Amino acid sequence: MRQEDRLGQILRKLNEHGSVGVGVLAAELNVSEASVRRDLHLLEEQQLLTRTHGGAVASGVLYELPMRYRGGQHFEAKRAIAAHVDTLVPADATSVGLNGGTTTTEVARALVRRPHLRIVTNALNIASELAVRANIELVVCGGSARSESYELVGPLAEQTLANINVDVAVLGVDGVSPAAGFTTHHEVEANTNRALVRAAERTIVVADSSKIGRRTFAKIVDIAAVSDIVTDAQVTDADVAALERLGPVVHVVYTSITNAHVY
Amino acid sequence: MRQEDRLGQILRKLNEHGSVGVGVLAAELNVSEASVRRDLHLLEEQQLLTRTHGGAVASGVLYELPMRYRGGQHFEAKRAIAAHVDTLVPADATSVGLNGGTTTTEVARALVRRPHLRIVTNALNIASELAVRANIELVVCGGSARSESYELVGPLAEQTLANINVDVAVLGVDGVSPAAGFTTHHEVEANTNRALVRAAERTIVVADSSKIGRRTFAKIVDIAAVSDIVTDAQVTDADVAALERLGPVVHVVYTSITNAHVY
DNA sequence: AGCGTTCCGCTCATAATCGATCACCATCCA
DNA sequence: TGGATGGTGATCGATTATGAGCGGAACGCT
Repeated sequence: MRQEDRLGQILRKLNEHGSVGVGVLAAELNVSEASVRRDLHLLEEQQLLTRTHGGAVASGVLYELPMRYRGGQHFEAKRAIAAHVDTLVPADATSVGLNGGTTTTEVARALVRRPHLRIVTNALNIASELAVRANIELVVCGGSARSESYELVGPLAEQTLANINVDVAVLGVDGVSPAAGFTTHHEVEANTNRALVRAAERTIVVADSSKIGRRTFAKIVDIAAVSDIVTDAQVTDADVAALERLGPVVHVVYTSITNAHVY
Repeated sequence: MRQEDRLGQILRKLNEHGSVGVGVLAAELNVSEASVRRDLHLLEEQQLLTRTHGGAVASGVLYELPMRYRGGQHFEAKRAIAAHVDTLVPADATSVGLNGGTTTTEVARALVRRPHLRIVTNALNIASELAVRANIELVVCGGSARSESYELVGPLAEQTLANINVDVAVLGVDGVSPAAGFTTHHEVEANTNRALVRAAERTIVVADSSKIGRRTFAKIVDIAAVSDIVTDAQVTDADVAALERLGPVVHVVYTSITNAHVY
């Protein structure tokens, strides 16, 4: 096991149990106690934990570890959804807005292949990935960063978005329900996402099938406010019908496992 | 298998697992480890991943990796400067502003050790590193991203900064000249940096000695506009005297090479 | 407080990995 | 055909990570 994996494992364990022991870690990670101590020292220097005799305890509130650790779920579906969104965005679109999330990150990766595009986003991870692309004109919202979602939210973000217009917004959400509309886990995030929808002429929602029918805490907009919903084939026909009655076109994407070779 | 395909495979694997190992990749792709390293190097240059000893992790990592991977010129000096800036920022400061640059990135890494702090920045790389810290309240400017410096600049950034006040701004610059003031290579960047200085009650400029006496394209502010300049010991006494005559205190930091072993 | 045990930090030797360089081979184009 | 170009694998000195050993500090028990 390599060092960076160990650091992740230690943090994860700390997150679950609140404390860890040097001996236990050494056994679980198959390394010497000396190495465990080195790792703990490394993490302590960054305030990610507090050393104790014989181990370490979590320092402060350690939130759910972001993106990097939950990339795997529904991966193929998200990628297929992203590829389809790429076809929905007109070739002559000049600006696209993206909020945060693993699916929208995949959309960003798909859009990057276009010869030229202006991308507006409030997601830090997307911004970092796109910043080096010469063919992408990247605009980032201001705002406060949420460590859970890597999104920039709050009044500053909304103020930025109020001065911007995009051709298409691609919106990742946590829940899609005919009755409750599009929802997310966090209220401030919902506000910012709503600002993004307002800035867009047309909105495409991306949501893998696990989100369909679910309602989470904060409402972003009604189902009728968007033009398209893209999801994967695990969705039920009844859900599709219920959503389409409210206005948007629902695109169901079939995952073709074989078709790899997409960066 | 062609190189293009390998790059795709590596990125794909990185997305799913968060990290990859050189040996594993070499075996899976049926190429030598030398080629894998070349591929990883290629991808690292595009900021698509971060190299580690024995492999690579997805970029935008959660925590600071062992220091060898943060090479670059004058690295020791930058690190020493950052440590000194940490002592200059009062312990009870509630908010610190940072612009982009390698030195300010080091400052951010030093400040992260404080129990609680609000950090305002227009640098994407700094934002990515700080986003997960529970003890840091991170505020990011809006704006257009410059791929060269990873900074968010332009009217949107300035508008954001106009609504913000910070106790201390730590400003990285490209040139420090008694006659020309603090300068940077890019005009729009200079404007945004000026906005950051305006938002701050007090400004500390960080500049390793290679920048002292140099003047680059666009002026940010006069020497007199800042309270402190932190640089390393390669600076000449004459330069220090000339700068101090204009107002700011010049702190000369001595790099203690021996004092290595900082994890 | 005294004492034994455990744990820590430090140093050193070893093993693994890295970056640079070189020769080799396939492909492309004149 | 023949040179140029670019990718590949191997080699070598240098760097980094690891595990073990040792003196000293912290902890728990009496």
